[in-house]
Amino acid sequence: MAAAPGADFVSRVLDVVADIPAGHVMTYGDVAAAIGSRAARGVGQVMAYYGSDVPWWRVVRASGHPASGHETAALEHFRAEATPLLWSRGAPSAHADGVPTTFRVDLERARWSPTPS
DNA sequence: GTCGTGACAGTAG
DNA sequence: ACTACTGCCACGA
Repeated sequence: MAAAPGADFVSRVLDVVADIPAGHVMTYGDVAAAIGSRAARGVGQVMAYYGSDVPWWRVVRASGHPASGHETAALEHFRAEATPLLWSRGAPSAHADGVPTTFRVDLERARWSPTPS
């Protein structure tokens, strides 16, 4: 079960994020909705404090962009996990001219939903 | 019980 | 593609 009654908002968020398999991602709003809340920002707060113990890079914004300030870190993980990415330049190899942070996760393919068990 | 803050979401220009 | 504004919810002081 992904949401034990009595568990704090934090515990539920961590549980849902920990259930995201490699190569897939969830938006903050989706994680909040998965626990029965709309606290997309609340999820971000939890990640900032407790995200150290969960695959935070698998949690992205509604637009497909990773957490602010952690784009490069998330990119390293996405490449390692074979996560489908979309680039505004078409070639992810191009990085020597300015490190294109204009990439986004292909939510159409990578979006994941927690199984109700 | 009120205020400020934040790894957000959605719309508008 | 970008910034700006508003709305939402949860938490700490």
